[in-house]
Amino acid sequence: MAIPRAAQTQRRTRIQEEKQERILEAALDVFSARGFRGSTLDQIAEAAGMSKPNLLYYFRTKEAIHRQLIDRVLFTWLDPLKAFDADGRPESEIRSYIRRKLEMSRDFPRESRLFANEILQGAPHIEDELKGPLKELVDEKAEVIRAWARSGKIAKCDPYHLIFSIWSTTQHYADFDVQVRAVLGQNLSGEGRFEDAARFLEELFMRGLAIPKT
Amino acid sequence: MAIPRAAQTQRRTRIQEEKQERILEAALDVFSARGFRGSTLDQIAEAAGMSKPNLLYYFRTKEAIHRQLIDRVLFTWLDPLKAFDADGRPESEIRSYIRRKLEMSRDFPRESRLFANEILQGAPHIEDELKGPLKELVDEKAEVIRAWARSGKIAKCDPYHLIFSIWSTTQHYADFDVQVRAVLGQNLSGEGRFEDAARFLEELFMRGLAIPKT
DNA sequence: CGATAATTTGACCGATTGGTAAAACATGGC
DNA sequence: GCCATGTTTTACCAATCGGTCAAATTATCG
Repeated sequence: MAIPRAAQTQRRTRIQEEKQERILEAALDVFSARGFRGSTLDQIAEAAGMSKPNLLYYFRTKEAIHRQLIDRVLFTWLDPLKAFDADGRPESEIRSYIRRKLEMSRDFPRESRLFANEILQGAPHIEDELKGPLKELVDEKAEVIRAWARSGKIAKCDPYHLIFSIWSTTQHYADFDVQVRAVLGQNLSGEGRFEDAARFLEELFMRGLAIPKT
Repeated sequence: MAIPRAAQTQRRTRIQEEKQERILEAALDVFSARGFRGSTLDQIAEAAGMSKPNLLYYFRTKEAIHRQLIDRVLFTWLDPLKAFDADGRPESEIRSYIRRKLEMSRDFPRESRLFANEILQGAPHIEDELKGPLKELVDEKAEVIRAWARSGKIAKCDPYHLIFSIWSTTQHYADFDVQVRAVLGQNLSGEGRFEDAARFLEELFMRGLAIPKT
C-alpha cells in the first residue's frame, strides 16, 4: 500500500527531500517562464526528470507546488528590506538596499519573475500575505524613512513611493530582462549591465534624496 | 455560403468593425488579467457576449487576436517617448515624459499589463519589434539625453538606464497595482496615489538629474 | 416579396489538461 | 529468504482546450 504520499507526512528520508527539491527547482523554471496557468504538470515533470504521476506523489496538486514556491520567494524577498536598519546612516542603508535588490534580480531572476507573474495576474494566491506581513514590514520601514526625513538626514519625500521606486527599478532588470537586452543590444547586454545599472541607480537615488544645499 | 471570414477581407461594414472592436475589448480584459496561455477563447467569447465559433468568424485564431492587441499597444506605448523633443528644455521634457507615462499607467492599466505579461514570458511574439523599432527609437532618444549631459544641461548619467528607470517606476503602478494597493492600504489606495506618485517621481528625477551645484 | 450574401450557432473533433487507480518495482529490517 | 513499507510506472479518466463544419438565422438589396 502506498498510503503516505510523501508530501503529506512530515518529511522523512533525505531521498524525499531531494526529490521535492528537484521538483521545486523544475517548477521554478517552468512557472517563472510561463505563469501558473500557462504551465503544465507534464512540463514540470519532464524538467524534473520524472513521470507526472511520480511528481504528484510528492505534491498533491499543481497548486501545492506553486504555493510552496511562492511562500519561499515571498520570504526571501522580504529579507533585504528587513535588513534596513533605523540606526544606520540613511545614505549607506538606502545604497546597500538598492545594491542588494539589484543583486537579487541578477542572481535570482526566476524568483523575481515568479513573483511578478503572480502580482500581475492579481495575486490570487497571496493577497493575504501582501496585506498582512508585507504591508506591516513596509509600514515599519516607511516610518524609519519618514523619521530620517523629519530629522533632516534626507530630503522630504513619500517613503512608500520611495520604496516602490526602488522595487520597480531593480526588479525591472529581472522581470523585463528580454526588453532590456533587446534595447541595449548585443554589445551592452552582457553581465556588465548590472554594474551600469547599479551605478546609475545609486547616483539617481543618492542625488534625489540628498538634502538640497541651501 | 459563408466565404468571407470577416477577418480575411479588408474591413467592410461598420458592423464588422464594431464586432471586432468588441472582441478586442474583451480580449484585452482577459489577456491582460491572465496572460496569453492562461486565457481561453471561451472566456473571451463570453466577455464579448458571443459564441466561440462566432468569435472565430472574426479572428481566425487565438493568436490573431493577441497579435493585433499587442501591435496596438506597442504602437501607443512608444508614443510618449516619440514626443521627447531634443530642442525642448531637458527639465520639462523629462518631467512631462514621466507624467505622460504615469498617466498611461493610470488610464490604460490593462494595456500595460498585457505588455508586461508578454515581456515577462520572454516576448515570444514581439522579439523582433523590440530589437527593431523599439531599440532604434530608444537609441535615438538616448543620444539626445547624452547630448544634454555633455553640454551640461543635466547631470552625467547613462541614458539607457535613465529610460529604464522611468519605464519601470511609472509602469509599476499599473503592473503591480495589487501590491501597491495592498501596501498602501485602503485609506491611501484611492486614485490620489497617482498624484503622490507623480510628485515623488518628478522630484526624484529632477533632483537626481540636476547638475550638482559646485 | 425573393434571392443572395453575411452572420450566428449547436454539435462535434482530436489533442491536451490536471489528476487517479492499481499494479509493478524497490528497499530495508528481520 | 520474507514481508511491510515506500516509490515509480502504465493505463486511464473526465474536463477543457483551440478549432471545424454544416446548418440555421439574419441582414442586404433589387
